[in-house]
Amino acid sequence: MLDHEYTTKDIFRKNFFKDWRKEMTAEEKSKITDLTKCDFTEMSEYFKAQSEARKAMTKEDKQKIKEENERTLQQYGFCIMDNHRERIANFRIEPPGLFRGRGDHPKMGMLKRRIRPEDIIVNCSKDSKHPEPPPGTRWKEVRHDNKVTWLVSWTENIQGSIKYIMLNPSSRIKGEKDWQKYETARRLKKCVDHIRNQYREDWKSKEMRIRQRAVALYFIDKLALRAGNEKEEGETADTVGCCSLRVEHISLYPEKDGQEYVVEFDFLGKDSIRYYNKVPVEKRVFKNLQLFMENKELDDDLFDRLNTSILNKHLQELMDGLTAKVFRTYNASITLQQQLKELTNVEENIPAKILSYNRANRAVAILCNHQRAPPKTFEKSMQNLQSKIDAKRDQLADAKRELKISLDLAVQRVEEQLMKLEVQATDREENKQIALGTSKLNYLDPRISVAWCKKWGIPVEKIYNKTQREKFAWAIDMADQDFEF
DNA sequence: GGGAATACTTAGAAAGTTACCG
DNA sequence: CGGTAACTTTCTAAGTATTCCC
Repeated sequence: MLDHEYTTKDIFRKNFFKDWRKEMTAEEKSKITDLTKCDFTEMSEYFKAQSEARKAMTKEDKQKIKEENERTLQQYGFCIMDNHRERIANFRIEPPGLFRGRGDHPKMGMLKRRIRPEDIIVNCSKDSKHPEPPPGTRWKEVRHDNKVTWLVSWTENIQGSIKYIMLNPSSRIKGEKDWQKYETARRLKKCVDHIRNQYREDWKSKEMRIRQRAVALYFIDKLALRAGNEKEEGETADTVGCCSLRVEHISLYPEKDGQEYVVEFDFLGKDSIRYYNKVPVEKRVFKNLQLFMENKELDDDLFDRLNTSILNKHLQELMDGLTAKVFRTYNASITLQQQLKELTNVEENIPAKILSYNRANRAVAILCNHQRAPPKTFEKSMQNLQSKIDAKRDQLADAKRELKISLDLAVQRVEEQLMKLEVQATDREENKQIALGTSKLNYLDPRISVAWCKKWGIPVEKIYNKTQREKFAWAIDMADQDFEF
């Protein structure tokens, strides 16, 4: 990890050294007392050399390794569930290493210990054959619980939480659950107006807890914020969601940039991704927020009478199966559908339509705040693309000059190529810091995309790659071009 | 009602593979 | 055909939500 930024961080070094010392012999312990005096370059060089050697392998050797991997996959990567052979998602045990938390994680650098057969619980049906533990060892337990979906579990030593081996998204059990998730979101569509009216009423409630609940729900609905469970202090990075927002995370402006009642959000959410947004809100919301913030310190909870369990109990009463996260699914999917309707232009060719699709997808990613670090090579690759475009322009000009006699197919072809490149450039620029994958995989009802493809004669392969088609097989089967979310 | 345990979904980074261009 | 950029897969952390127990 020597080349990684992690190793420059104090907490990382401190945690690592502390755990390392626990593993040392008495002799080592007395000798190795200062991390700054430790030189790991020899080890580092060794691993770099290994990686170089791997790259330099002959085609044949690479092929052999590929075949070996395939055999491993066939042997360990599948199980039989309800008489179907299903792909397992993560069938390899997590190797030992140094814990890499996201953001300012207090435990980064701690030693993640090796998992042994004695740590492993196997879950399977009574009459089934399951993998035997390595010779001379035994599993912690073999149980037969058919109320859960996991095949294997163990307890991890950093947070003390349980890790699971489960099935691949292409499996029946995951697919059905996914479908169900979108059906719940579609039921929300039918009653969302009523729920919105309800929380608007509740902004006026005499009870503080109800006002807080109603304002929080408004944020979850309007801004697609996450619920915001409480977290144990000092165990994880300091991040928040809606219910766990603190006074320090918002600023109120009665007037800003020509707009009234502006709320400025600035906090770290899941994975320590920053959420920054300035939104005009309704006057009642604004006044309520002022009230919630009265006589509070910066690090006090904004919604001190509310948590996710109270909120979800309330939601459950409004609609069967309704929880805070359903709003994210609902708003993401409905946004995609609306955007596709708005942006798709009948006249345009397939690449242009796909650009429209990506833009609709992007609108959702922005709503859900799905960000990525700009690719390290972004500027350079943008420049390269630009020079390609310039070259193509020249080529087109030449072609037109030379062939002005007739409307030539060659000219048309070059024009198309140029247009394709320009579309590509726009798409890439707009996508610099936006991650589309998460919303595509987890928030957008795939039937919307499938219907859109069928309607405009666009091959589904242009939208979903092989893995995604496997995950969304149920939707590809199910949706016709008239599907409405 | 509250905290801990449990099971599941969602998330971005990194590694690995493929496609494309000169 | 080799280098690189784009795309895909893997990895596992970090959330949400429910259940269990007192």
